[in-house]
Amino acid sequence: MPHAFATRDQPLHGWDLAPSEAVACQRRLADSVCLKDEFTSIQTIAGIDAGFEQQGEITRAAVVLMEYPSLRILEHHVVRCPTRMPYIPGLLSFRELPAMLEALDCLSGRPDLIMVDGMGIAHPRRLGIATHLGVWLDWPTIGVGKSRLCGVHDEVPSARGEWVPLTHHQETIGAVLRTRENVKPLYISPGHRICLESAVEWVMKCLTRYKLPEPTRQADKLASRR
DNA sequence: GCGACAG
DNA sequence: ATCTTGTCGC
Repeated sequence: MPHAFATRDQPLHGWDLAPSEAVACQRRLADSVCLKDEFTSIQTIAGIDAGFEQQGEITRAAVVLMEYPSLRILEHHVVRCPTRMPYIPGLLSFRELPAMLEALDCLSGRPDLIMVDGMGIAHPRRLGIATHLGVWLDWPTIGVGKSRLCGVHDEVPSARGEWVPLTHHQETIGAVLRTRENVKPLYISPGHRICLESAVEWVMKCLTRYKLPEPTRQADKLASRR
């Protein structure tokens, strides 16, 4: 059976970890993050997001595969899995990635780039959900967050496309990007195998008339539909 | 000690 | 994330 990604199995890279173990896992994985562009031509981009059912008992993950630059939807999949962990700020990936990986395995082709709902390196230990996914698959990812987890930033100019750096411990960890006028900005950060400037550039390239770039907007729509 | 805290 | 309707503004 053709899976877009091979599943990996490495020590201390599991999912069912106690909070302190998960934190240790993040510190360890953060060393292998690549913040340089490591991809060639982008012809397909995937958007991925998660939602919940039955008072949180079930995690629903949705993935949308889009053709670039047409932004036409080529495929979309939704999977449901038992929720294995509560939401703990800083440990989101351990709650949502297992279901997202199953959704990604439904894809017949491998996307050239993946946009994830949430943070990339804009995380206390530089391992937000987009980065965790990127390192796990060793594939280019971008974090597209709707609110701030950590870091500080100045006010963002109101024109579409303007952005200011998001910094944490004197380090630039992301961009606060105005994707629509008069609308709350997005928190963009590199996930893996991409630099900040390119991450912002690709988000801008996937923008139409909405606040969210199409890949995550479509995935959002599928993951939170009732 | 107190507050903040992706989805 | 989820519980939830209408309503103000571009």
